[in-house]
This record gives sequence, C-alpha cells and structure tokens, in this order.
Amino acid sequence: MQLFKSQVVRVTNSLSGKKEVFNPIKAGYIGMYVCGPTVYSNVHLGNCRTFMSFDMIYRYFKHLGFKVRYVRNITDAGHLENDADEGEDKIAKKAKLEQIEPMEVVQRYTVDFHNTLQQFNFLPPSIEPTATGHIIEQIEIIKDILAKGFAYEVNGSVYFDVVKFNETNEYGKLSGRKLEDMIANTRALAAQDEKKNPQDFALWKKAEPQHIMRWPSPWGDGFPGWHLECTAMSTKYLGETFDIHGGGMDLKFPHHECEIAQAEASNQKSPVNYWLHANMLTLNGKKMSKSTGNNLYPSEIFSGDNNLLSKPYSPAVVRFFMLQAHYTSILDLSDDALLASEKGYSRLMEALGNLESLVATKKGEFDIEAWRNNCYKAMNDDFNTPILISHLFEAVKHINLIKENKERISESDKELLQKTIHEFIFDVLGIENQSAMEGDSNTLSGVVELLIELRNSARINKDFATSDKIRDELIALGIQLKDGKEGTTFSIN
RNA sequence: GGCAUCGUGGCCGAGUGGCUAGGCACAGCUCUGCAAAAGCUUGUACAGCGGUUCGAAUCCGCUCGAUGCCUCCA
Repeated sequence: MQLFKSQVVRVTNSLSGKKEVFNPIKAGYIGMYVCGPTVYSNVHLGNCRTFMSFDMIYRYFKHLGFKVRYVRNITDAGHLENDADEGEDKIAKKAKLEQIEPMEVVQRYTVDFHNTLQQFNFLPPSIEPTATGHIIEQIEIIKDILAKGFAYEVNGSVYFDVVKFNETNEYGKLSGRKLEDMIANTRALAAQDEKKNPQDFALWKKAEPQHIMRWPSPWGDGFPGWHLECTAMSTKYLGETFDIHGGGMDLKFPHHECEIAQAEASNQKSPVNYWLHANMLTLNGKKMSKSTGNNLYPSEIFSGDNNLLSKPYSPAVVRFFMLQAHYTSILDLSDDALLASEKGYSRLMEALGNLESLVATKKGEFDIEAWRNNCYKAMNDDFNTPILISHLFEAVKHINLIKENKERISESDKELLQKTIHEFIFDVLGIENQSAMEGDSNTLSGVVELLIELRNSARINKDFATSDKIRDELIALGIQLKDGKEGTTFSIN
C-alpha cells in the first residue's frame, strides 16, 4: 500500500513561515530528526506534548506507506548551564548534588523517559543516538569548521564565529532575526568573556579540573558545546541534507539556528528542507518549564497525586486531549478541559465497541467513501488532528443511529468504516482503548451480566426498588448500565 | 528594549474573504416504570476602533490584553 502516491501532505515550514507541499528528497523515503530530551530530570508533560506531536506525524507518514527513518537523540552530555558558571554542565551538576555518577543520572532519567513515552503509546524511533556516543563525530565537525575559518580557538575552547558566518550566509533566517539587531540589543557585559562577540557560541568547551564529564580533543580535555550533537547525529544518520527536522518551539532560537550555521559552515548547504516546530503546552496560562517549576509530571496526572486536577486521568485521555488541539497552537491544560476530553474519549470508545456489533443490511445514508476522504484531507492539511477527530465524531453519530435502527449500513460499507476508523484512531492517532483493555477478559463482566439479569427480572415484576438499587449501586462503583432496544449493556469507567 | 505569535459562543478548541468544525456543559424533545445512555433541536461567537470590499471573525492599520524567544529549556 503506497498511499503517499495519492495523498499530498502540506506542512508548515518554519523556514518559510508558510504551508508547503511536502516533497521528500527520495520518493517514498523520509528522513526525520527530532531533538530529544536532556536526561537530567524526569520528563514533564510539556516535553511529552512535543514528542507526541512528532509521534503522530511519524505514524501518519508510516500509514501513508513512507519508509521513515526517525532519529530522536538523547542528550546525555549536558548543555551548559550558563556562560557565567565556568561551563559546568547540567548532568555533572546534578550528579554532584546527588553524589552519584553522571551516567547514573543519565540512566535513571533515560529509563523514566522511555517508561513515560511507553505509557502514552509512543512508537520508538528508528534510531535513538546519544551525544556521548558521538564525541568523535562532533570533534571531526569542529575540525572541519575550524579549517573553513568559521571558528576560532581560545584557551582550549572553540567558538563559532557568527559574524564571520553572517558575511557569507544568513544567520537568523529560521527565527526571523537579523544579526545587526541582535548586536544592537546586546547588553554590555561579560567583560571576561573569551568570545569575540556575544552571539558566538561554543563548539567545544575546556573542562575545568573538577569537571567530571570530559573527553580528550585536539584542544585539550573538554566537552562538546550546546548545539553540536544534533548536527553530528543528524548528519551521520540522515545525511548532509534531509527532509524534516522537528522540535519544540523554544528550540527555534538559538538551538536550531546554530544547527543550521554549523551545518552550512561545514557542508556549504542547508541541512534541512522542512523545519517543523511544535508549540508549547501551558499550565495556568504559562509555559511549562523545568526551571520555573511550573510543570506537571505525567505520573502525577495518572495517579491524581497533584493539587491542580480533581481526579486522575489515563494516558489515553491525556493523549486524546492533546491531539484535540493542533500541534502548532499553544494548548492550555486545565481540569475542565481534561474532563471534557475524557467524556468525549469515552463516547468515541463506546461507539467503537458498538461498531463491531452493528447489523449490516443495505446501503445507508452515510457516505463512507466521502467521509474517509475527509479524514485524509484533514491529516494532509498539516496534520490537522482536531479536524480529523471532528470527523471521527461524525462517524460516531452515524454508528449510534445505525445501532438504533434509524439508519442502515451495507456489509462492505461497514467493513470500510471499521478499517478506516481503526486505522485513524489506533494507527495514526495512537489512541488506545483502555476500557477494552481492562474489562471483558476478567470475571467482572460475568458478575455484571448476572446483576443485569437480576435487575431485568425485578423490572418485569415491577419491583423497581430492587432494580433501581442494582443500577444505583453499580453506578456508584463506576459501572454504568445502558438500556437499549436490544437489551442492556454496560461500561466501566 | 528587540523579534514573533495569539486574543473565537459558559469552557476547550478548529477554521479562514460569503455556504457559521468538533468535544464538553446547559435547555427542550424522543426513548424509558423513573433515570442513565443514545438520537434530534436550539445557541448567529470571533478583544476594541477604523479602513479595503458588493460582503470580513478571516485582508490592512491602530489601540488594548496575553504569551513565547532574545540565557539551559520540548
């Protein structure tokens, strides 16, 4: 199945600021790089949103039949804390704080990262390279940039010469900045700085004697700079120019801008055709952030152990909630919004169950082909999952009508509907049916069936006190009975 | 201060020059022993002020407000 031959996908390219038709370099193949996490603390929900956006994009491309190589790195060498603290990196700082090895910190939070993403039903990337595993590649790139005259060495550190680069290239084209403006707005400080200009950034930093994470290099012992690892790993696994580079909006400047500069300095060509940026998840109207403490961990949502939400929410509900907003829009998390999503999610899953038992008769009024095309149209338009979901609810409405014999469906239409709805919900959106996973297989459903029988006989005998007691006690336990034309069913919340 | 984005009905959230996504909540109706579930119906919202246009929430300008980046951050 090579759906991509008939489906034209348009994406918002940050480089042009416009929606563009997506054309891969090699037909049928896609190279996609996404900036992964820095593993010095637990991933928070905001991080998850970005990775979820690209998980969805990865899933859709795969669904269309593309062969996708999806590379998402693990930053375990640590970015610099700031210019003032003598280049101590984050991993090392945390390690000292907790009196353990840096790689132990990395291991702990890498495991947490993977566990969390698994709960959200993320597909693993094709390659998940680490920064520490690519020190040699990074050193090679630095040598190359030095040789080409776009970097300079000072006291065992190497800096990228932004001003020099800007003479022949355009520094700031991704984020819409002009170097002259940036220089004009620079605060006059950092007197002891080794850099020629404040805009210059480190490719290699000399390690102070107490610095734990260090590697030998032509410039002495040290560690790689902020932005180099992504250039090294994306080039190694995807080539000098590849299709898609993704990441959070907050990485646009300076991180991605620097990646472009590094790659152009060493290869003389633009590294990426389509830059995609996922927008922020906010909490109380403010960006979630590790440094400010305005954040929520996934585990706190799943357990309900937090001060912000009235109840726990499952990973599938949170995923559904996030996909109800477009990935380029800011999304604000609140209890009301999650509550609404949870109900919508349940209704969707309920309909999915009803679909299986639908009796096919003859051609009905629901045009499945047209509906299916609309689903693709929504996804082709810059992965518009909110619109896709609105179409899914359109189908829900028809499923329920058919169930109540108010509409008909033919056998072939039913099969197409089932196939399509499963593909979009499970394969593309990656939403799991949690109630189906928990219920059914155990003894609970048998017990509920028994109670339904008892209640029905009570109702026949007009013993409503008993029948209502059964119904009300069950609802108190989170089991809802649903009286329909074909008998009584139930759902477990 | 510089650069950018956003401001949609009770809440969340799409859309984008005319045909008013969707979810949740609310109300009425159908169904029901009563409910719930499900279905149907109703809500004419696009920060404010000007302008362009036959026509703007959608384009342009200004004002106000919010957010993001400019320092590690998804």
